[in-house]
Amino acid sequence: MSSTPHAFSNPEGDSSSGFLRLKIENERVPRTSSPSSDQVRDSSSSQENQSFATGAQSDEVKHGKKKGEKKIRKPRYAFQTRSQVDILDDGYRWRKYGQKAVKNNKFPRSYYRCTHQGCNVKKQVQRLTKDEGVVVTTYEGMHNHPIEKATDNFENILSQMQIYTHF
DNA sequence: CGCGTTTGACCGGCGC
DNA sequence: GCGCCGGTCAAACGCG
Repeated sequence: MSSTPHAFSNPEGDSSSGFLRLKIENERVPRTSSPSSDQVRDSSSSQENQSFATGAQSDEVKHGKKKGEKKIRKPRYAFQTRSQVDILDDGYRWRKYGQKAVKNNKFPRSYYRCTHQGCNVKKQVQRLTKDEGVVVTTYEGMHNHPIEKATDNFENILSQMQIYTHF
């Protein structure tokens, strides 16, 4: 990769004025947390557990559906961040298109999609049951357009981190 | 008014 | 063949 696949940053090098800074806007308020049997194993847990997982998962996506296609794999980036809000503003505009409960998790998973035309980037946000402070954001696909927000986006950070999926 | 969120229904696949 | 499951769509609503 390296030629075109710019995961999050623009090779154009236009937006390079942002630094570390997650935008914490409004608090999303607790959802209906009904105390049920939610005991996950969740071993890592905790606090400084800030890690990112780069998985070039396949895309065959779902279980082997495509016939001729075999090289198109959809890059998937998972980020685990400690945040009090689910909404991490990365500079793009997202439209929520669904919300589903996750097994073994008290909190639902939110599905977002980039509102750009031609930009089919999807995003998933999930919060851990035990540690509500941990939010897992999964990005799928790449943007074909510049970031709307010229402010800080942690995408720059991401680019700095060299989060490239090694297929 | 435009647009993003919300929520239930629907869908394709897999497992049993 | 049916049920479960994760994911997506779509109509309605609310908000700016």
